[in-house]
Amino acid sequence: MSLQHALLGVLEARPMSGYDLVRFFDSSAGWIWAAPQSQIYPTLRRMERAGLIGGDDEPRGPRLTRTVYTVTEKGLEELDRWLATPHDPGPPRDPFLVQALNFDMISAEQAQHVLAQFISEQEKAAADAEAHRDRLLAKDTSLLRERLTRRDPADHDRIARLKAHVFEGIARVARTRAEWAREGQRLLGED
Amino acid sequence: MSLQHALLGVLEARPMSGYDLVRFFDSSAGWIWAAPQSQIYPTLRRMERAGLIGGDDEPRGPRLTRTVYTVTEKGLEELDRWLATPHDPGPPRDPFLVQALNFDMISAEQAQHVLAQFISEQEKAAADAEAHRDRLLAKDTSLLRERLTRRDPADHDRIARLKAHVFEGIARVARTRAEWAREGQRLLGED
DNA sequence: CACTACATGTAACTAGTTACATGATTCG
DNA sequence: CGAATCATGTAACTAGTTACATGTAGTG
Repeated sequence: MSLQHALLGVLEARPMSGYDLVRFFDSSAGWIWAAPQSQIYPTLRRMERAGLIGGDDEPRGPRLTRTVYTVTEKGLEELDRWLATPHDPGPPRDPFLVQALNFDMISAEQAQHVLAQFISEQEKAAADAEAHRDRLLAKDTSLLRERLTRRDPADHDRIARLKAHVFEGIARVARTRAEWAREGQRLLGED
Repeated sequence: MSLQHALLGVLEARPMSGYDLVRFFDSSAGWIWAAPQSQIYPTLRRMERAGLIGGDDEPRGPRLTRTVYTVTEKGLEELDRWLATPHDPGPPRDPFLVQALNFDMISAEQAQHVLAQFISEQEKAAADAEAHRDRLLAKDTSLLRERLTRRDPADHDRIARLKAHVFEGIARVARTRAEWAREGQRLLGED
């Protein structure tokens, strides 16, 4: 149930409506945790029932309202508890590895093609992560700026560096994978 | 539905019973794709209904039988088709990254501890993958040996190297992640 | 007035998890 | 004869996917 904790982490920076969160998880947060609209709305209501967040109905025009959710005391405690606990890594389940393990069953050309796709995906992911890392380092994302308004200014640089480091890690892993795949292409080309 | 393709890939090397597959996916194959017993049995029956595999009942004692599944012609075609197609990467969903992104919300000591756990997990995963890589290079796993009996001996080295390379990649990614986490520990320790 | 963005939902489905259930065979 | 291993299942659940559904408000 990490979606709940991802939502808590975002809402801690800035109270948001379901709609805001949907957009956020379709863009920036989507690099880390993907969640479709149909999952976010019910989850928010479950979290409200559980007392982790509180919904506040704001009028938007005469007939339309948006419900803005804020993390409650209980939600903060839960988030804190979860963040401070080491969790078991999920079971491995990467379809690409299943594919790669069976490259000997298809032609070298076909395998090269699959690897080529993989490489461009990974390079793209790395570039995106690096761009986001730089934006964070420059404190140039709206969520980070809002988050920092409630933090001691002396900590701002440190917080930005910590967040940026996460995307640095994502980028490095993607580059490592791309480099590995290029070696795989060379292996396939041999003899 | 990659479980189906993972099962096809294993059964192509050697026909097996559900029980054999359960044990296999609890050990070696578990590094790549995890699947519990309660998922494997129903999946096998669905695959049989779909004509991808064929079940053969072998007597084991007077009252007990085991059903040994073999990949059918149709199953081979499906596997071949799937292996030769580049697939979109699944949506990112790593709870650890959610945790790391919010390290600024817990104390440096707590974050250090979570990272320390992460590092030893990754080092262990890397060591396991490297060990398996070496076993494959030495053609020292029973499944690989069985698989090779149906391949041209001239290709044996190449096939072993290809499979080993997958585990080399897993190991490198794990080492990259561990190295990244150590940098994170240094970042947390600053100022 | 049409189009886009805002805002919130539901229904039906697949995949995966946790736990329970049952009996046969082999080995020490 | 008791324990481990062989062998196969089911039930109830959570998480996530895909598709559909509905109406409001702002902008050109």
